[in-house]
Amino acid sequence: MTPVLERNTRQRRIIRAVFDNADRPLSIEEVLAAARRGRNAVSLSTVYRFVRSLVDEGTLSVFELPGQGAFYELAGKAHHHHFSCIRCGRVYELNDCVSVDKLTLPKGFHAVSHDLTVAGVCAACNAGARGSP
Amino acid sequence: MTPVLERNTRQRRIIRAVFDNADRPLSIEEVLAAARRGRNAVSLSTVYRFVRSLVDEGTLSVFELPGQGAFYELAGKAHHHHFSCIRCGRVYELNDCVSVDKLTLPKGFHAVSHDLTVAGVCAACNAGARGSP
DNA sequence: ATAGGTGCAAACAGTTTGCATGTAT
DNA sequence: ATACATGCAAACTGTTTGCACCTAT
Repeated sequence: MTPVLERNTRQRRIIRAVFDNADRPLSIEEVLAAARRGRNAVSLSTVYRFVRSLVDEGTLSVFELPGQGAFYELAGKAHHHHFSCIRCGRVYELNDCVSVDKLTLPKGFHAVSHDLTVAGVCAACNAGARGSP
Repeated sequence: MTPVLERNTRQRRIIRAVFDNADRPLSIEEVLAAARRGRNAVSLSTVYRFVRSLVDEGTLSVFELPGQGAFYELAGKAHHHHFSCIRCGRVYELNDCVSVDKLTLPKGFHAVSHDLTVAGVCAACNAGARGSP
């Protein structure tokens, strides 16, 4: 059941802040890790639960990357796609939406949406020799 | 360890036949279901194991669809993308590869590969009123 | 005071693995 | 005869859920 009144708890403040400060989509583990930095952290189930409710209320949007699970970002942005760094695992937004519309589907098929993910090496990994996130 | 000599068992014949007769990529569950039709079926772990070894030896290729897990198809085809039917859940190949190359990446980013999935309603579902696979 | 939220541990689904048994060679 | 494959059940991973306790309102 959706609560009548939402509460502003320490954990929720932390999680909201994580997304407000993020410049890229985050996985649950990344949210958890970012939250942990503030000491007196947040439990894994709370992250799952609150992130899900933010998605349900429309504050966040989710997408899944092939083999990498779900990522979350602030909702309301224009249609865009994602870049996944094969070196550090971070995911970034691409503001360019290639017009995939010209794609020809077999007869009788009707497209509703499309998802594009580009994989490669991100700027940070290309520059520094630093390997992990 | 990779065996010195591979054996031609009943189960392996069945699983190979499933892929030879398939006209679209299959999930593990679909392979299992197709194999079951032949009575005296194949166990789930055998499907996982043998499919994996077919991938390792290069006979099959795998890809993962966002939120739908892994799909397997005969390897060696030209670069292509996939269509996922939101009604029946079946996945199809698209032979058309949109030139995504023109996509502009942020400075310092380097693309290695891209994945495109189109979701929509397939011909079978558009035609008949039949709902499931 | 009380509805709502949190944390833990148990439950789950999907996938992998160890081991005793079965079988193609 | 023996190495290899199978099936089952147990282990694992990622995610969800039930419940007793805690806390913002």
